[in-house]
Amino acid sequence: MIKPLPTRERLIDIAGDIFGREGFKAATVRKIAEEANANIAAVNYHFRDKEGLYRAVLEDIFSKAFQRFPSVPPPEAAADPEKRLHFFIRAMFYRFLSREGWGGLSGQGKLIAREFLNPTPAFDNIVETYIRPQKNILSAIVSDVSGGKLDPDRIISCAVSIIGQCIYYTFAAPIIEKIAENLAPVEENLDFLSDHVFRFSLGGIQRIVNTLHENNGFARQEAQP
Amino acid sequence: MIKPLPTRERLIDIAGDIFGREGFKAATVRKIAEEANANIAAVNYHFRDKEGLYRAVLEDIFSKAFQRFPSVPPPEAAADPEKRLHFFIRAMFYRFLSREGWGGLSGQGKLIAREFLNPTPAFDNIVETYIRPQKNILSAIVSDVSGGKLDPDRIISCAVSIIGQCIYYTFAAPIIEKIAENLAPVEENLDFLSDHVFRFSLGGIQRIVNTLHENNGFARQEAQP
Amino acid sequence: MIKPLPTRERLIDIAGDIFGREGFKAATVRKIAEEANANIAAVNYHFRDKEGLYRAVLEDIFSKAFQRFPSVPPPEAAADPEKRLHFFIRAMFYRFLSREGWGGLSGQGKLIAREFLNPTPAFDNIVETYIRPQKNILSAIVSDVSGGKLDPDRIISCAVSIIGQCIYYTFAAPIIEKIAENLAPVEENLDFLSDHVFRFSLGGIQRIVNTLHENNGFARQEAQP
Amino acid sequence: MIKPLPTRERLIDIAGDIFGREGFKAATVRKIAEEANANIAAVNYHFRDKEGLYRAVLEDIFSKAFQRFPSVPPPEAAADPEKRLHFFIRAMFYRFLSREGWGGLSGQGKLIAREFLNPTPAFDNIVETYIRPQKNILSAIVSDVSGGKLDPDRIISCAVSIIGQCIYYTFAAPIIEKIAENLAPVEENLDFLSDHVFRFSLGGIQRIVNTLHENNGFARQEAQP
DNA sequence: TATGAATGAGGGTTCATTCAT
DNA sequence: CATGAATGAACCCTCATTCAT
Repeated sequence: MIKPLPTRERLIDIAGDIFGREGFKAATVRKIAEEANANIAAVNYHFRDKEGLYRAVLEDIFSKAFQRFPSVPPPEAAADPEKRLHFFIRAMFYRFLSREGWGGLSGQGKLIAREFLNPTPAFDNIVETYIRPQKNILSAIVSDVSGGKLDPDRIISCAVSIIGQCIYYTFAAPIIEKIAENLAPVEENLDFLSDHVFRFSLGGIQRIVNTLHENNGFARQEAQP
Repeated sequence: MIKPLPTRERLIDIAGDIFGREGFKAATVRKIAEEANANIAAVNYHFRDKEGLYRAVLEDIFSKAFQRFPSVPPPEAAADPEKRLHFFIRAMFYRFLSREGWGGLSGQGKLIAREFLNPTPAFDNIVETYIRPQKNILSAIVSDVSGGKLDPDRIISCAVSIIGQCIYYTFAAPIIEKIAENLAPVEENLDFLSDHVFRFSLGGIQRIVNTLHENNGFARQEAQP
Repeated sequence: MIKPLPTRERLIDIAGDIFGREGFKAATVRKIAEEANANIAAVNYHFRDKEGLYRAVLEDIFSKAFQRFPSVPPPEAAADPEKRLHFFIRAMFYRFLSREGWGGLSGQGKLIAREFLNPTPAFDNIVETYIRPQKNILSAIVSDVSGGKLDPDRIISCAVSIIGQCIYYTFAAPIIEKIAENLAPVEENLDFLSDHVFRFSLGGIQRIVNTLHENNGFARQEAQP
Repeated sequence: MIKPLPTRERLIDIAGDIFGREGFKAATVRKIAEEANANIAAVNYHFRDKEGLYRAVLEDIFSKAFQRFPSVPPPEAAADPEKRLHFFIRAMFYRFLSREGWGGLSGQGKLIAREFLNPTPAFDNIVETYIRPQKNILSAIVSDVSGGKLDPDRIISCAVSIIGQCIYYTFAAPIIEKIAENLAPVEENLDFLSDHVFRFSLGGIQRIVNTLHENNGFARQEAQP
């Protein structure tokens, strides 16, 4: 016999989904409480107010996601830079696009995308605790992959290019699936996608390394008035 | 003497900014009307309701953006595939990240990102009119750049990788700027960024071409429960 | 070739219908103007404001109704009291239930019923000009029919009983038709109805005359708590 | 010490009065809430929306009215048809014109009249539950009073004539009191009025019975163009 | 710990009306 | 005479929150 989750945790799970799908303002505590089979006042009781619930959701999402899908392989695994890059990318895909983490609910990934778009004060803490370390890990990987030939600015740019590809799938899945009709749904294709992004990014980094001496010799594109 | 914009157009400009920054639900017509120095009822008079205003904004943003920054160079310009790729990427950056289009307002780019995240019914029309043609243009460019060696699935994947990098800057600018402190603000760096994405993507495409024979020989990563 | 009615008159006709169907408050000048193919501002132009339009409608309805269906037969017709009663009753039915008066529109009758229910200030004038003379005419008829045996209170009571029957058909037609399914629609049955009310009322008056000596020997009915 | 009515019931009472006096559209929830010493949102909390409140009012009015003033005397009372008719008529008068039922409020009777004039969907249920049974009861009484000599059409017509007189007092009281100055106010005169209507109707029915052989030999009255 | 009643702020929308053209 | 743009008041309703139980 399965013991049902206590009210507090049911609220966090459901709220993560609804906040992600609809945004903080558009999501209503009434709907969250109803779908979680809880009383309306339960939100205020457990989390003080709507924002408190949101903060709890945010912390819960990141702690679970990084616990389940860490960014670096266990120490005994290979230290080969390219394999670390592949591992990192794959973890990004699974972290927010796999539904395993939240009992089949799928809004949580979108909630993260929303925070990138419009960071709330609650996100500051997340950035320092989770995001910045990620940047450092990925920067080190990129640096290693490039053979140490890239300056910090180029490293950051490459890192952003890599993360951009991953995140894009997370938050633009509805449009990607509409435009690229014959592509498999993003959620069912995580291995193929991470493999593609890995190769693409590897080529990208190497090209940046190989064209370091070229200047950005393009004139600024003018708008046609 | 400068003739002020009529109420209708002022509303569209301001609404594009506020809808973009705050989202459809969180944005209030009261605030939009106030900032546009218009009466609250003017929204309903000109656009029937809040949603009508939103639709008008969406159409306005895309028509202006693609008019000012087309995706293909004028016919007399070089047909060199790589130059066409560079032109395309640069247009993407300028389209939604440059503030020229909307009188210095900056929310419009975010509004597009929101539509990618949560397409509204009003976006269907935009997808068919503007987005899908873009996909076709970029697919042709990628195919040409690859020397015709890529199958449709790989072409799409590469196209998504390219667009993903561009869009990521559009919608994650706040976080990027917070994490990569010493990087110049995205909006003032469009030429450098488009040049970087161009080189990175060129390398990515070529790598995909060069590793076509390799299989995706990675086992699915398991979550650590 | 038929010349279309000028805007002012079209507004009056349409407004009479809509005011009658929906009530003064619920009726909107927008709808009235649209159905009359007139500009919204036309109401204010021709009638100063919504209330001015309403007053014009009220005056128009009564002047037309009593002009088309007077309450007394032409002088050369019989002066027989019973025939005058029958004539009076029939005129009441035709006045507001026949659609001839207003180009097929049917709301006007209801508008009168609304005024009985909730007289507006605009109705004061109508009462003095049209209603009170009716009361006097009917009182005289009832007095004659009774052979002069009734005191003023009884006369008034009988007059109210007669008018009540007629008006009831005017304002309760929807319910009557729903309850008495096999009765012909009120509007198509005016001759039968006026004949019935005539006979019924004649019997009523005579009964009142014949039981003048009886006192009202009924105890007040108590409510069961 | 008197315990005050709970919010929900206070709202129903006040709303019945205001809806009756002003009509559904013209009545505002603000005013209702204020007069009931309740918060505006209480209406939506208890009744979902304005229409829900209206439905509750309608149901409340009829259930109370018919509970307090049933249409048939208790079984032990006389089964004399004329007495049943008198009892029925008196109940009609007291039902909606006596202020006892609603704590001195007087709009409820008008609300019913409004429903006769313009039935709302909410009235369908009332018609079947309360009105139709009334018709059957009154039809049986009329049939008995006539000695079984009337066909269904005549019975219905007589029933409508009786009800018409009663309802007329309910909904036209303001005009009646203005025209018949020396008549006592309707609300203080219910016994006299019900006695009058009883006698008048008795005479009416008998006259209909006695003139069954006469045809409706009147030509349709023509309008004078 | 949990709940149903109640609340005040603020939301979008409708409306009659005005004014310049 | 007629019109389209614009306005401010008032409407119903939703919302997060509180409080007594």
